[in-house]
Amino acid sequence: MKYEPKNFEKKWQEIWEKENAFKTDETGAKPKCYILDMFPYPSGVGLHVGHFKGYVATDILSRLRRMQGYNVLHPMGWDAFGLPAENYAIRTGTHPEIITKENVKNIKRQMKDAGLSFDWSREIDTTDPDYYKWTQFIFLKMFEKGLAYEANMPINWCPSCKTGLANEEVVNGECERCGTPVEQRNIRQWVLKITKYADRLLDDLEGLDWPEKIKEMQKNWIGRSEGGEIIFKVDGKDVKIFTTRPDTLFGCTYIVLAPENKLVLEFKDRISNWDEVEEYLSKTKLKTERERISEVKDKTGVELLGIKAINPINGKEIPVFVADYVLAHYGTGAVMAVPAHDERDYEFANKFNLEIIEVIKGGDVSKEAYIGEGALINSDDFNGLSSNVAKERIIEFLEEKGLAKKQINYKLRDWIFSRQRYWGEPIPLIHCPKCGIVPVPFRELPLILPKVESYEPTGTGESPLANIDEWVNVKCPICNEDAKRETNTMPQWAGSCWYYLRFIDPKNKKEIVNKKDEEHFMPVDLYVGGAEHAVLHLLYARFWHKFLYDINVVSEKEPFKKLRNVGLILAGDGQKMSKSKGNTVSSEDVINEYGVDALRVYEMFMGPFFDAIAWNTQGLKGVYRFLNRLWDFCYKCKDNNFESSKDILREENVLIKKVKEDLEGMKFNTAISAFMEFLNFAEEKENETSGRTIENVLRIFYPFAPHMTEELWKVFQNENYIHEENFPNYDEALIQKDVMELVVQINGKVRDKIEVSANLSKEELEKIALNSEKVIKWIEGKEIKKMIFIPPKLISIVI
RNA sequence: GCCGAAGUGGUGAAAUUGGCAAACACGCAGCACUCAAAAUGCUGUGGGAGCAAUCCCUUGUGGGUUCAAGUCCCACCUUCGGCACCA
Repeated sequence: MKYEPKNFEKKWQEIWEKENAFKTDETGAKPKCYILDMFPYPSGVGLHVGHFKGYVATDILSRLRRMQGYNVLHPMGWDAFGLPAENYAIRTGTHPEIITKENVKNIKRQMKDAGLSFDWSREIDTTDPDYYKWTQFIFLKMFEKGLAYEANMPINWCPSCKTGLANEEVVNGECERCGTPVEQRNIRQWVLKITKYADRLLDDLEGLDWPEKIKEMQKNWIGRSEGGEIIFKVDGKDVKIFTTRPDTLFGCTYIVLAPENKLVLEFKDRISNWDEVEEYLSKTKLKTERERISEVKDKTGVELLGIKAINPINGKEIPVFVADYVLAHYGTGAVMAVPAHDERDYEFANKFNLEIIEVIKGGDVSKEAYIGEGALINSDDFNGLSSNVAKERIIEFLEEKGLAKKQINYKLRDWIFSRQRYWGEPIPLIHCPKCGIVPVPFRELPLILPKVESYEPTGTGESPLANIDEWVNVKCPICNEDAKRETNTMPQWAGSCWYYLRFIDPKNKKEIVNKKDEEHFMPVDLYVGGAEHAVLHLLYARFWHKFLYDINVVSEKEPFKKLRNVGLILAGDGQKMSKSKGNTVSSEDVINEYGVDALRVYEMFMGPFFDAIAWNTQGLKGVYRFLNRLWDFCYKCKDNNFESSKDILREENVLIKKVKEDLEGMKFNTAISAFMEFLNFAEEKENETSGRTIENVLRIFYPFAPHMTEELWKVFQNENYIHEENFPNYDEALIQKDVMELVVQINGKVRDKIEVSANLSKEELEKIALNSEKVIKWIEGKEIKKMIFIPPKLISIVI
């Protein structure tokens, strides 16, 4: 029989489905294993070969764990709210729900064609009212606990998407989705207090088995800095500043307020050059985030003439500036400037001819700012102290006078949570003129997203929902007077913040997730997806999870115990695969020509799982050749009704060990090369290879190539299915060789390799080494200084 | 600028964590099969010297530690990711 994957791959997919082969047990007798993929947005263009890499990896591990006796939870669903479907709706007038349903159907078929072993009975869709009922529920719980608040503040606004954005969605001053430069706008927003969780989000990273890179990115994003808040008196008013370097306070020669800082207006009457100041303020207002970033090197600002600040440490009068290099949204929106020890202040001071006082020894402040730490100088009583000590002492000293306190600041800002768009979860709140903001009662959830005439964003700060009078106008649930619904919707990220919980108990009508099952299945044992969500989804989901922990819905502090990032499959030209570039490789084409198993094995063999590697059809053909050879070899040996030779038995056990270990480390590429090595070795020993050896090889190859191995298993006339088999164990004793190669090095260079029996003692081996002709040639007439024996098989001679 | 990861054949890469560098595969060359091609199989394939056995060189660059370095240490170069006026 020839290897013809077309003849049986579909068949096996149908059998698995019929047999419910991958259904997760409801009972908890077996140990659990939760293996999760980041669920996709059901895009209209479907999946290409690149999308499968992560899914194949988790599929392999899920199949492995099932063989190892685990109750595996391996589900799939759809993160289906989002802009593409909405933009399509705007263009065509088709409701996003319709196009989303079609896309889901298509991608689900593609996944099934790829033989992925999901438990489809747990499929979820974030746009399903039965699902988003609970997204709304969690939001209301947050509202109840004061974690969701309404704010009128300047936020990032995308003029093209016509919606506000979260900080995390702005990349280099541009909208993450469409690349349009982001503007600042004052818009009424719903905001989630993620900052309240900053410390826990930071501290709990410690115990996670995640890529260091991702943890580092989250740490940087949260950006905790410890320092102090110090009060400068200005014209009788307190100006608070935040600094991480209180030790440099004696070097502070001016202070700077951010243009947006409200204090500037409070000083208006005392400022003699108000016209100039006002002009500067309006100029900065017009600048985009982008322009401000690009002007980093050229500092601008205006002194507020007529007022002075008092440096609290020495009572000195110093000038006050307003300058846009100080950010309104970080700290207090005001800084103390120490030009001698801060690059930005140094630059600014030079431009405006301000005093530079060195207070930390260690650099040459006539040339550049010295930002390192060191001993204090020019600092009165604090002279000679080290920065570290002085930081504490100076704050303590001022604290007694009520002029300072210790303070911790974060770069992380609260999460702008409302979107002025249509295709998202409606925020279940009601604005009542009498009662204020009133939550929609829980029993009325889900608050269904109504049909609209036009999906076009309004640009007014309200979503298209605002145009539906009969939906917007409601009675207040408390006083029953006329009230209006909140018309903003939730952002794309809302549904994915807790979906991993719903897979555990997807049909529960009464609660988010059944507590007992949650305790059984959580946390996620392995979470696989792209690195692009490092600070978006992964930070948001951790935040929600911690909240759910606080309200006793979940029992673990962290949702994802182990995270691994799948490396991209690039197009043959080394570029990212994308429909618009026309360089995608269709999985359908590959499956038609070479079969699913070849696609799976090739994607795992390409290179390290975590690396980005370019697609190469020749490589795929190589894998296909290998599958053919393995297939033929299995046929040849299947009826060999004898014990395998010692050599074969050894290689068989070496293979089992290697594959098991490599799978644990997700080193799929070397696991597959081990199969190839085994076949290269065994092919010549066809009549030494027993049918029993072949069965074991099939068992361990099953997770990689499930269709082919199921088929061969049946050919062997086994009564059961291979997916019901156990993963075989190896016997360490059988791995030992009785002959081995002794390597002899002289002065670090390999000079001879000698076949020796494996059970010789150190002394015997040394004797053999010294008697070797080649070795004698090198050591003749030389003095042997040292002989080092490295078990089991290396001797190093120093002459 | 700061943080992080990485530099190994023509290509994707491997190397039990300090112990035979280049496993496995792709590609290429030669041969076999074929009228021919494809497919398949066999042989060879880091560089240099030699008929040969054999020897020398080689993991971005330069230095160091060690009997032994792709792996550890120091300096530098390059590439890719992330952050970026965060006080």
